[in-house]
Amino acid sequence: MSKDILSKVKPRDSKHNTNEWVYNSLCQLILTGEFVPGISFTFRGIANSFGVSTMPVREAAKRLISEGALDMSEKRRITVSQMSQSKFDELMIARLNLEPQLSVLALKHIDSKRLKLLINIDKNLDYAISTGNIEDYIKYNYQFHFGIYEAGLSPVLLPLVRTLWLRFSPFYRIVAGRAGTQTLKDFHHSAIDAIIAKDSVALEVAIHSDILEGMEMLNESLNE
Amino acid sequence: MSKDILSKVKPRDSKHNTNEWVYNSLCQLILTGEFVPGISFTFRGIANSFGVSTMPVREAAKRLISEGALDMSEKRRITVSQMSQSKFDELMIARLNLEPQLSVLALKHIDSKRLKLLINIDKNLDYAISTGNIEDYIKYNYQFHFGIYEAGLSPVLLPLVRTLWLRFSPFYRIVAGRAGTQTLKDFHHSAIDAIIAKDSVALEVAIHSDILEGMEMLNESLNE
DNA sequence: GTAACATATTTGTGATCACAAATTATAAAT
DNA sequence: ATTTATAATTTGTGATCACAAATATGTTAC
Repeated sequence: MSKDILSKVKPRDSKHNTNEWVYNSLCQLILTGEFVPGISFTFRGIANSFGVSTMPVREAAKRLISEGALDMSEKRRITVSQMSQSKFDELMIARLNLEPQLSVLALKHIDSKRLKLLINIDKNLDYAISTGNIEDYIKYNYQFHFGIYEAGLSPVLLPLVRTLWLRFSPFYRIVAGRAGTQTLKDFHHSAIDAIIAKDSVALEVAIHSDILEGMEMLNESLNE
Repeated sequence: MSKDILSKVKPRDSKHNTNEWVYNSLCQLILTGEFVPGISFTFRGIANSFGVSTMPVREAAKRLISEGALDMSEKRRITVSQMSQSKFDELMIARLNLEPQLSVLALKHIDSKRLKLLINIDKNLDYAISTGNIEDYIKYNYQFHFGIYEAGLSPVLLPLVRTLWLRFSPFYRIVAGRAGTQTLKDFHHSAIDAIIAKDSVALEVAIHSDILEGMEMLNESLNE
């Protein structure tokens, strides 16, 4: 792992201790597709990149391993977990069953300020889609979904759903070469409409459809 | 934490390294209700009880903290996470949406040997219910559900559901003083019938009903 | 050139250490 | 007896060390 990882990561915050900083940084790198499946790391290598000892890296990486985002199966090497069809199918099941419910729980906590934020994110998302910028698409898609989900501060479902995203996000990179992102925006718009109307059923449907579409796109790319 | 924890835990296996042994042991203690909400530990205390250094305890406990089973909120003390109504409601949502699906995925992998095992577990469960033995009820109820779930080796849903059980299991102890366990056995029987008939819809309904009933019992106890 | 063997390096694991921050125990004062 | 100030202890965190196992590197033999 190269030294310039630090430039792709939020600077160290005094609010978080070292292992939290490393954990959040690794999450960010995974969620933005910076960690491509296949490349492998070592504790010492990551530690050198962050300029810390192996100790906080061990805690952060071990946590991500237990969350299924990283793997240490291959002897003494840490890698982004490989995807399989059964993993993918189960991720789909979990997302379809949890995220619509989570968005309904969050709906009542979405105030006008957050709504404005979501509309703005969606605008950026539309632009990323129209220009085919997959990196921005990944980033704003994440921000849009969790902009909704985080409104409710759900103590159980929110962390659960976060681990699901850690598992499939690295594979968005595979979609980069394809031009199938044009049809995705409708569901975000109908989600916003549902939030404005405070219509929980419509929001549930919109999130459900969005997941279905996005995951189907991923599935096609995985099987090519 | 007292030294006699070792007697309540599986002896160390050469297949697992130290931190896995500690993690599995802590899981067992949590799932069997040995760790009651409220009591608090320290890394060094647990390490002394297990006769190991703080290192593997840190890894095991930190993992359980990230899984929501343990808490370190109160300054420098590790405790079994407190339950709240919103946590409970979300656990219910997650269980009802994941476990029936997980059992359907597992159904096709349940062979006659496993079916016999489930029937035997259910017999022990019936006896525990009739004698009001809450400890055995907790143990065999876990074995019954995961006896089904584990058949499919689901790489995503199974670990996810395990973390849900880690979160609510400690609170079964609160039910100990009540006599409301008599009505639970029917759903296990209908689950077994569904497995024999290879009827996935019936299995889904049985698991759903069982969760609903068990969690409702827990919810009443939490609110008394 | 290639396979077989020996050597050197790197790896994760578990233990230990240093240390600041927090907790608890002790003593003093009213 | 209760509060307040001070000292002693304990805590999690991050760094470092020892070590066996695994990997990589070099060397020899055919």
